[in-house]
Parts: sequence; structure tokens; C-alpha cells
Amino acid sequence: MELSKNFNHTEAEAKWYKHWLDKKYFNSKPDAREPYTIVIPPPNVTGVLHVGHALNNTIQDVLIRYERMRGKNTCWVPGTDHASIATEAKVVQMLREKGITKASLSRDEFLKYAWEWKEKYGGIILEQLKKLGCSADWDRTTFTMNDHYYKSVIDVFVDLYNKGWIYRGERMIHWDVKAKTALSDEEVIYREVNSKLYYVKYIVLAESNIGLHDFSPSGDGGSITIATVRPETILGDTAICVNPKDDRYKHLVGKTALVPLINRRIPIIADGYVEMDFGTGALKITPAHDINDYNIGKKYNLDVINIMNDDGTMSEAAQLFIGDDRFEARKKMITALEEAKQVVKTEEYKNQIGFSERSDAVVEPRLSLQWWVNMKKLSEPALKAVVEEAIKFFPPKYVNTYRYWMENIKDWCISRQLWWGQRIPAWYDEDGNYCVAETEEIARKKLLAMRAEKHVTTQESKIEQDEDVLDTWFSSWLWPIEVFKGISNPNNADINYYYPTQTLVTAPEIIFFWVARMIVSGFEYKHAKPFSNVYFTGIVRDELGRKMSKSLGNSPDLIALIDKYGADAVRFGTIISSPAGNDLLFDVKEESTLKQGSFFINKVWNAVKLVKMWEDKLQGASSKMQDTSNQQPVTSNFAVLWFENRLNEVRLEIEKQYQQFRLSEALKTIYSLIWDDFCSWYLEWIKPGFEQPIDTNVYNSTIEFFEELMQLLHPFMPFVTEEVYHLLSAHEDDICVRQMNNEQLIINNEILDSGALLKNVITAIRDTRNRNNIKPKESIELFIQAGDENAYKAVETILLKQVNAKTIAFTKENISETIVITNEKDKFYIKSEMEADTTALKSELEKDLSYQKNFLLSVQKKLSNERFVQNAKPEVVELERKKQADAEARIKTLEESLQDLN
RNA sequence: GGGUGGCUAGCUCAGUUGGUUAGAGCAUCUGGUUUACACCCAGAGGGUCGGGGGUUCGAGUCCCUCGCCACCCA
Repeated sequence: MELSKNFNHTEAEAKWYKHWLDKKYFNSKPDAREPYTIVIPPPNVTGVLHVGHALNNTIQDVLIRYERMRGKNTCWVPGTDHASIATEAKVVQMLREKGITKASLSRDEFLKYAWEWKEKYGGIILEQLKKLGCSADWDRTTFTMNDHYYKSVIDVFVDLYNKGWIYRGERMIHWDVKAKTALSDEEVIYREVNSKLYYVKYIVLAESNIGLHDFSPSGDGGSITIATVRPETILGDTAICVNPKDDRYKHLVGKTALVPLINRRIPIIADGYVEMDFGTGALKITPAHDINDYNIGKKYNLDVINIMNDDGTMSEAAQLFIGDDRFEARKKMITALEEAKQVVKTEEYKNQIGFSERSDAVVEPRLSLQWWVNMKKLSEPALKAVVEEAIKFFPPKYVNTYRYWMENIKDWCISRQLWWGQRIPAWYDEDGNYCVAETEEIARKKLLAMRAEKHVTTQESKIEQDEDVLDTWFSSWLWPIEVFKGISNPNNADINYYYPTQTLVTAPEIIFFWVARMIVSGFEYKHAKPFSNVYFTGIVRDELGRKMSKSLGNSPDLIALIDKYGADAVRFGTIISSPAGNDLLFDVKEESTLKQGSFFINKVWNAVKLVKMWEDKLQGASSKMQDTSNQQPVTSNFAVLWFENRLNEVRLEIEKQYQQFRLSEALKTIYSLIWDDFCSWYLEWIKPGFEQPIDTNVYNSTIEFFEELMQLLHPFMPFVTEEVYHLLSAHEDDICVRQMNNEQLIINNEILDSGALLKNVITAIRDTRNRNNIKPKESIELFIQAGDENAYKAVETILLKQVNAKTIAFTKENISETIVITNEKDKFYIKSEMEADTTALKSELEKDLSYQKNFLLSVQKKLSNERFVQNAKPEVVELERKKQADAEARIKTLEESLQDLN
């Protein structure tokens, strides 16, 4: 069979993915086997594949494919979430391009457009995951706005409300003036910004604040200067606050100041909250526009004056600059204050400002009536489950982060002023009564009953549903349950079989948003944890260490990379550079790990070509040829024996690495096993001479080894391994579902040691050849002076071939006129046409000798230390003794060799 | 300001309960191409383990302290 020069990834990827789908390998139904379940972190329905998704989903696919080959009934559930803010923004933008404003549409009309948009673009990311090779059960694809899911979210809301965990309340919240919606704390990103700190003078009235209605603009009570970065909010000031210990201001406490420009009378109060050394030590209090001011306002019963509209423009209450945007108003405010000579000075100042994660608008603190979940009691079992390790985190360092957040958990603001999402099931009547109910019909009855109870009227009132929708996380926190319809159809066969799931793979950034809340809902609605393990991937950064982000434009086009390098190479590249729990530095410029991945594929491909070349020239057990004189020497069997043991050794290693989620380590281990052990050593050892036949038994073993290697590699690089598997020999099955050998692995350490010795000797001799400029083609005569000749006899022909020797002879005597090298107790004499450069040789030997002597000295120092011999573990002392003996033997050999040279 | 993690070869990182004079990949250097692969082969060089102090027979590993970086929270 003639193989193409290189592996054609485009063709193979399409072919095998279709084949796997046709065979329904990824589909799962409950059966007698043990389940292994993963639910995908649903990507945003507006999303396109970026490196973070590639990493995250490759890891999930690796775990799923590995467990599938280990006999588990694997089920990987894919899907997307409806991402209310992001999707609504996309739809609004699309409408704008069509010349339609959201305000001109009814809610239903808008939602129709939104669904159209979702149907058209919402599946892109899932199709991209298929290109990556993801083996998810696509028949189970779930969307958080599907009918059953929608209903479950509503039911959960009603249930929590009835249990008293959901309430409606006025709070200071983060307001996105662009999206015109509330944001949760987690949706605000703080960035350091260069601002200006303005020092503004307030006039203080002479009299105390008794007669607030008397107006005396001249003041003569002096003045007080405050520092602020938001001068436009001065218009909403309702007090000035100083520290009670501050001697500078003690005489002013209790007096009245005038708000600049509008001359509102406000009290000067004292509270320990104020830091004396910040600014001037005097703080303006604007309860409607700052969370801390709000709290002080509540404490001192201050007026709350909201001077801004919901779009960030100044409201009538501001009195000035009405209708101007807040930043425009700030500029005008400064000009006006300067004209009034009330700006004392201006300083450059760096401060942290909150931005909306979705719209990037500067977040405005705003008082608002919102729906909240009281998390304190609800979250208790979830905290316990992680602390007590019923749910394990990988890496475990995130337990601390989780614990801190859960122990200080705040109420969760779940209402969003949007249309795209589950509409809050609360209804209001004309008299201000409201109720929460699954449907309008039930709500109507409830409200009627409320009115009757209050004896308001028996007449039915018009009722209206709350305009707002629920936070998207309020639907995705039910994900591990409702993807199996565990809420809409409790105790069905799927939920009972697949829940709790085994592993969640996600980014640490959403540990609070999502992971913690899923654990909470799991205990509340299934009375069980949603998953046993949580594997947190690293954050993907570019070569400069910057987080990949849309705004920076530093995220590469994954599909282009898959086209260029192949899905296997992309999977290799992301996993190999992503040690467990560490950030992944993705070198976009050089694409170095992707290259490494495609080089690796090429290596595997060429190994197939080599092995298949031998197929036509088989000889031995099953060969028809009777002539045995030409048979390959038995020493090839050493190679087979060695690789068999080496393979088993590595399989154990990899199993351990999987258990600890050290996937990048596992891949490195397999990479090195294939490239170094299999290709560089094993294949060279068994390689027959030019045009020579290969022993059938050796060939068959090699095919088996190769297939097992492909199986180990398959979870990481599914396409090339499936292709190679079918090329190596005829198979009815596919590697995708081939089951791993579950037998107890036996490892013969003697064989492994012999292999290591052989490798060492080969490397040492090659090194010596190199250093002495013996050309690769020039053959040498090798003499071995060994304590145990048998150790070399079994590998003699391999050694002969690997160091290009024409003869190997064993000797008891020193051989003169040769280059000599030593390996532990043994000496090797290399005779070549080149004249041995004794000076260079001598210096090499002397260098080695001095190293060995120093080494011996350090060992002796340890052993002569009584406290070491007494305190150290016996096996450690024993090891030191062996080191001493080895070093002594080595020194003896080296000294002898040096003597021969003189 | 509080918390967490990190600082090991030029770069990216391993280094498991303290125990060979610290490893890998990439990059670099030397030599090599008719016989699987130059997307390759053979080999080499390169580290005071962020600084200082301590515990110990023994510290990259444990403790203290300082410095720098990152992330999370406020």
C-alpha cells in the first residue's frame, strides 16, 4: 500500500467525524454500565469559538474519550445559554442596522426578532466544536430558553419565592446606562483610570442648622473644602461629613453648608467612616449616587436626591444641566464652579472605576427596586460539600476562594431590565398589590383574593406582569439538572442515571457566577451535589501575558488554525501548553505549539510508512520460506520485550496522571513514549537492513504496540489516531470505541534496566564519535571490557548497529591505540581509522574524574556524619552506600584509563 | 486595603510525604541527507532554584522576612 507523503487532516477529519456520528458512538442511553457524565459549560449563544473554548472543550473531550475507552457509559451534554444582555445587545444592533429601534417594537415583536436571530446564528459555536472533534451527544443539545427549560426556571422562581428565599427590595445596585439594566456585582469589571480630583469649596453659614429655610448666601461661617472625582454629583449632595476626631473641622460640625451653584442647605455631620488623611478629610455625601454615601444617608436619615435618568443623563432633580450626559455635565460643572471661584485646586488621581462586563459603560450606582435571592441559608450545604471534599476542586487552591465567597455570600440580584430571557412571574394590580405565580391565571386569582381580604373591592383589577427578565445565571444554575429534565420531569430515567455528573470543566473566572450556584441549586432541588470533580482550566493569554479578549483583538481565529494545522494539532497545542491550573500562554505569533503538534502528526505518519514498508517482506513463523539462515537475529526479541515493558510502565504513569487531571503531563508522557522510545529507539532497534525481511513475530508485535500507542493518544488526537489505526491492520471496530486492556500490568524491571544501560552505552559511544570527529558513515571496532559480559551479549547486535561498529569483541585486557570511555565499571575501546586525540581524550576523562571525585566526597561527607546515619531512613542510607560504591568503581575505571593513556 | 497564587536554563513550565551534584519541550550550538521523517537524525552547551535569614544530618521543597508579578475581592 502506498501512503501519501503527509497526513491529510482535512480529509480525515471530515471522514471520521461523519463515521463516528453515523455509528452513534457519542450517543448515550442509560444502561447497566457505570455512567461518566459531563455537562458542557454552555457557551454564550452569541459566541464564536476562541482559544478558551478550544481548551475547555478539548479537555472535556479528552476525559470523555478516555472514559469511553475504559468501559464507562459516557454522556457529554452540549448546549448554549441565552445570554440575555449579550444577545439582546446583538439583536438591538441588528435592528438598528435595519433602521428599527427597540422602543418602536412591542415585547412580542422584539422577541420574534430575537428568536430569528438565535435560529440563524445561535448554533455556530456548536458546529465549531464538531470541527474540533468533540464527542458530545448532540441529540441532547439543550438551550436555556427551550420550553421545558423556561418553565423550570419559572417554577424554581415561584418555589423559592414561596419558601421565602426570593424577595423584592430597593437597593443600591450597579446600573448599566447603555444596556439600561441592573448588573450583579460579578458583572462589573474594575479598571484603574486616570482621573482628576477636584477640591471644591462649600460656603458654611454662620448660624446652626436650625433655621434651614432662612437664606443667607453671604455665609460668613467660613467655608469647607471637599475633594471629589465626580463633581457633577455635587448637585445631589445632602450632607458633608467629617471625622469626629478631626480637630480641623470640629467647630463646623452641626453647622449648615451650601451646595455650590444651587445653594441647597445641607448639614455638616460627623462619622468615623471618614478617613482624615484622604483629600481634605471632609466628604460630600450623595446618597443616591454612591453606595457608601447611601449607607451613611440611611444612618443619619438624609434626603436621597436622584439627579440622573436611567440613561446616565441629568434629571430635573439636578436643577442644572438637565438632559446632559453625566460626563458632559461634569465638564460644565467644573467650568461653572471655576467661574464661581469655588474650585480650590485640581490634582491628577488614579482610581478604580467599574465598567459593565457586557457593554463596557461606566457603571452607575443606582437605587432601584429589584428581585433578590437570599443566599445565606440556601448556600450552607454547598459550602459544606466543597469544604468536606464531597466535591473536589482541581487544583485545590480554589477551595479557599470558594470558601471565602460562600462564607461572605451576599444576596443575589436576579432581575434584569431586558426582554430576552425568562420573564419574572410577578403580577401587579392597579392598587399596588403584587403576587408571584406560575401563570397569569393563577396570579389573577391570587390578586383577587388579596383584594377581597383587604376589602378594597370585589371588582377585578387590570393586572400586569413584571417587565423584567431573570439573570441568565438564574437559568444556567439549573444546568446539570434540567439538561436531563430533572426539574420539569422529576425522577425520569435520565436524571436518575446521569445525576450527579462526574466532572465539570470550567474557567476559574466563573466560580461564583456559575459553579457555586449550581452546587447550591443541586442541593436545593436534587438534594445531591451536581458533580464530583471540578477541573478549573487556566486563563488563556497571548505571548505578552495579556488575557485574550475581544476588545484587544488578540484572540486568533480558531477555525483558520484548524484548517491550517488540523484539529489534532490545535488540540495538542492547547493541551501541551496548559499545565493543570496554570494559565495558558498561547503564542499567537509563532503558533509554536501548533507547529509542534503538526510535526508530531508527521512523525507518527512517517512511522506508519516505515512499518508498512516492512509488511511485504515478512519472514519467520508464518512465513512460507523455509530458509532460516537469513533470519533476523534473536536480539530483536530484546527490543520487543523491552518495549512491551516500557509501554506498560508508561500506561501506569498515564493512568495516575489522568486521575489527578494532569492532562498536559499525560500528553507529554505519550509524546515522548512515541517519539523517543518507540520511533528513536525501538524502531531503530528492530529495523532490518536495507531490502532485508523482518521477522513476522517482531512485525506483529510492532503493529500491536503501534495500535496501543494510538489508543493512548486517541483522546488527545482523535483523527490521526483513527486513521492510523485502520492503516496498521484491518479492523472491524474503530479506535474511538476500542476498549482498553484492563489486565493487571506486569513490569519486568530487569529488562527496563537493561534497556536503560543499552541506551546509555549507545549515547556515550555516539557522543565520543562526535567529539572525535569520526564521520557517521565510518565504522569502528568496539571492544568491551565488562565485569558481566552477559549483560551485553543479549544486546550485542543492537549495539553494533546503533553505533555503526563493524565488530564487537569482549576483552579482559586494555586495548592500546584506541579511544576509551567508561560507563560505571565497564570500559569501551573504540578503534577507528582516525588517530585518537589523546590530549582531548585525557581532558575529557579528567573532567569526568574530577566530577566523580567531588561527588564521592559529598557522599562520604554524608556517610561519615553520625547524625545522618542515625536519623535518615535506612533505605536512604543504603542508597548513599550504593552511590559511594558506584562512584568508587567509576573513579577506579577512569584512573586506569588515564594511566593507559600515559 | 484584604485574600490567593507565582518567581527554577534564553522562553514556557515539571519537580508528589525534605534524600542521587535539579528535569522536559521550545530556542541555541556542532555534525549529518540515495535506503520512514530536514516537519528529520545523532550529539552538546546552558541553572547560586527572586534576595536575605532560620529549622534540619540534609532545603528548589518546611518556617520567617523583604522584593517583584499575576489574579480574586473591596
